[in-house]
Amino acid sequence: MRRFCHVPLCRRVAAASHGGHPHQPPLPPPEWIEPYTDLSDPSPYAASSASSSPTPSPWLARVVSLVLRSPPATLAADLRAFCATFLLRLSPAFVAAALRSPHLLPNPLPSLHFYRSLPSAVAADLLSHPHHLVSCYVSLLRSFAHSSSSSSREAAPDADAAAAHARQLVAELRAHGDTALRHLTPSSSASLIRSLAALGLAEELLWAWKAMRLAGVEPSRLIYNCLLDGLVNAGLLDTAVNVFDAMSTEDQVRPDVVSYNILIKGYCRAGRAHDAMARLSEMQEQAKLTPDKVTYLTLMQCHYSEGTFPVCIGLFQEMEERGMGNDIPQHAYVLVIGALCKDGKPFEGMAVFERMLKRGCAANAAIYTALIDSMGKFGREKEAMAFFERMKDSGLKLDSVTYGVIVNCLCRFGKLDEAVACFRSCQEKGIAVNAIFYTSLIDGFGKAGMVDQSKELFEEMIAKGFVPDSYCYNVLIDGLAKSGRMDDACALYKRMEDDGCDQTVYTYTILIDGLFKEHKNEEALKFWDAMIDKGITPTAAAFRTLASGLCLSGKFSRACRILDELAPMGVIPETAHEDMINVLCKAGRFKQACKLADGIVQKGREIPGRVRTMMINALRKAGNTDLAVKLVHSKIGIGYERSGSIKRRVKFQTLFQ
DNA sequence: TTAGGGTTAG
Repeated sequence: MRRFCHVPLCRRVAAASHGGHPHQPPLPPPEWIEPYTDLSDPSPYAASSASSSPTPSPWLARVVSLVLRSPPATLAADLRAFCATFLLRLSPAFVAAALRSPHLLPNPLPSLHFYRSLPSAVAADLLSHPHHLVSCYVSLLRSFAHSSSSSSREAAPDADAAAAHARQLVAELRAHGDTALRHLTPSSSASLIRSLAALGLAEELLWAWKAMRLAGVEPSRLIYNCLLDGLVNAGLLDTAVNVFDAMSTEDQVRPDVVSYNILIKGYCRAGRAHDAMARLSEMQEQAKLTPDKVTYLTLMQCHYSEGTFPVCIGLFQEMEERGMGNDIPQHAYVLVIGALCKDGKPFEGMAVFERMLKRGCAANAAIYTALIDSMGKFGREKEAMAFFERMKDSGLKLDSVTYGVIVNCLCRFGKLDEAVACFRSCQEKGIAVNAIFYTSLIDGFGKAGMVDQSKELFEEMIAKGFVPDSYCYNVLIDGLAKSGRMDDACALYKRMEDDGCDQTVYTYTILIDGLFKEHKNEEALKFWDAMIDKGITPTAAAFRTLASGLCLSGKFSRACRILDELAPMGVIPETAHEDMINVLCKAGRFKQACKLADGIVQKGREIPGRVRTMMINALRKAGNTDLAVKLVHSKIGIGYERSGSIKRRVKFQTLFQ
């Protein structure tokens, strides 16, 4: 028969302090200690309600504190000594309760050491009490999951180490077999699945799901959602969709807003923004659920990262229209203002900013920085600097990103002395400058034609240990090219290669532009070919540069040939045809532009109506209103003429007849 | 239980 330890803590502590006395009578055998004081507490003043949680034994706190205090190397010995001193034996329920304690939860490694350091007798007792054994493992896994999800603590293992420990624990738990796992309860299965989901252990997660079903636990919607989240976080989107579909067939666990939010997150992470948006409609129209701030924030973040700013902005407007105004999280403002700024609408961004303040939501450095940057790009020097002053007044901390934007703005406004002064003062103030600061300055001096200063800054940057990236090389190459120093520019192109920095479509565009301006057409074409050979996809701007250079030097058909070569490679810059027509019109070569337009239509590369609109716009842009008007009032491009019995489309070249 | 910043080039 087990004997439980009911001796009050104070008396046992007093007894222990006299241990070792030569005349002390022989000690009684150790007594089991249980985690909670007996329900038949003799004190009439103890919490009496049957539903209240049991009073923890004072030993619980002492053991937990010992676990947290002892170094791993001595924990086993310290535990033995502790039990010997107080004549205690830890019961399986006690061990399980200690591991469940809120003090051990944030400390997975001490918890694990505790479990590993249990005296062999205690470990053996646990084996014969599978309910407590399972509870120990569930608590340990919860602790590792907690440490990997909460912000990094010094004592906590990193995410990989936590996952490795967790994998080992699951392996041990599995080794105990199905008999032990039958003791999984609804709450312990929920905890297990949540932990494994948070740790991103997909295989273990699916095993736990099966173990739970084996134990006869009916999954709740919460458990389903945890499983969904774990699958999505592990990148198993297809499996998650299957689970989601399975939920949809059961009334009890029909997907709720959280289920939809998790699935939407999955699509967003897989780069399937379109499917994510389809689920947004589905949840409203079929499931009759109302999207919440998490739904909107997930989708806004997705579209912001993908650069589909108008959709991001539209989602925000939907939030406002739904009257969620007072519950819009700050991060939604960061995203919508950022999107408006990047979409070239800084003043609309400003309006949202004021609305945000009115609603009582505070601004942060990201919002100010995005607005300042956008005002600068829009050439609104006064507004940008006034907003910077406002940011300073707001008391927000100015960090290197904000200063990076300020230096960039000053460079853009041609205030190079002020830009350098700001940059140097950052260095003095201990604000970490980086390659971006240098890139802005190099660009600023290059654009001002002071390319020697650019080169000096470039060398200073390297001397300070910053590695120039392609952005940085490109602005310097651009500066050199704009100053007509093509030899230096080409030398830097070589240096990029030697330094292991990849040339980009920008690098080639800058060089091609510079070489055409120097009338070195063949060299420019060589760079174009080198770019194609490297597998770099030309952008619309790159092709425009090439076409412009060729057309202006009278090599109109060469440009057309290159455009035709791009087609079989599957690369046709979207606006290539438009760009070519524009370039030719701008150069006054309207007849050639019309010939090209006919060729494009004949080859079925464009819709005739669209080409016609392009021509009209290009003529207007080039200042040739007469021809534009003539084209508007003609059937050219879209109409047909009879030539005998055959109907023929009216050609663009008839404009000149 | 679900979401979470801003800066550099033709």
